[in-house]
Amino acid sequence: MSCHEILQKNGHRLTLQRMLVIEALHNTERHISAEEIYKQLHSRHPYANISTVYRTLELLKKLNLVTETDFGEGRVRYHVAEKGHHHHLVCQSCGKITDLEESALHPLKDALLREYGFDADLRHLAISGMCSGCRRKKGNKA
Amino acid sequence: MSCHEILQKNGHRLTLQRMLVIEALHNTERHISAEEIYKQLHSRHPYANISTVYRTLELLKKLNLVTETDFGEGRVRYHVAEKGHHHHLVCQSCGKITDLEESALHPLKDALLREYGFDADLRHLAISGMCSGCRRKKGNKA
DNA sequence: TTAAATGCAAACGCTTTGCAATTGA
DNA sequence: TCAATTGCAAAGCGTTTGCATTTAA
Repeated sequence: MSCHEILQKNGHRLTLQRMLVIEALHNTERHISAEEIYKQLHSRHPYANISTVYRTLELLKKLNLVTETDFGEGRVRYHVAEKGHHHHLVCQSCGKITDLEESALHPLKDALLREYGFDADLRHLAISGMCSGCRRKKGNKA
Repeated sequence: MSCHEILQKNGHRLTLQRMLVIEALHNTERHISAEEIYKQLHSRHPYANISTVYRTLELLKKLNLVTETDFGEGRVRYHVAEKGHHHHLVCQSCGKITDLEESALHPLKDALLREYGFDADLRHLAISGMCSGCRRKKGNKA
């Protein structure tokens, strides 16, 4: 079921603005910020407003159509949920972001459930650290 | 070596404001926000300013004397680094925060280093999800 | 027809900054 | 003494909100 159908099924209107926000989210492989979505929206609909972007993202989150990830940039980034969950290794030294398949965190998720009864929501986690390249350069053996 | 000594060793001045910020950080077992530190500082030094708190925290971070954790509240919380690293399970349903000993994440840290050459900085990680109590209440079996 | 959604402008909350005055070493 | 530090006020930034207007259904 498409985002459009899900919106309508839940009694929400299919406006041009919403369709353009959804399109922007689908048109990128990266995680995209509200500002970036707004720029795309604005280029095709000059009167559109960034508050509409935020309101639409809020709605899409509530419908579990998008996920939010905080890469520690002081703003949050969005990603279409249906594209699957994955995680990110964010290098604090060079900024490089390495994708991490979801399964890499299964052992952790299982352990938290087993030992703490805690159902961890590990969609789109960002883990800080230092990538292999930077470690080599800095002679960091940690 | 105390925070005071480390500051001085690195050529920074030991002002009353800095000492009070450090004291506020040490006086709490919880993670404390800049605002909360400021309130304590202000009660003893009415002319103190919150920008001094932020500048001091910035400095203490740089010297690895405090760590920063984002609990997803729209602000960041601080903790004395020497008190050791631990992690947090944050329940999205009731807000309960369960501490998690550092060792629980060792297998993950090792796996990331082995498989990706990535040295993860897992000091004070906050993991979202649902606690055992809320899972029971909601009949969530996940 | 009408409740939902939008655009606009203003406010919000946390954080940062420029600058003159103060102060620790 | 004098560069480091502070207080103050203002701005910066991402995000949210109140309200009149517009619009999808």
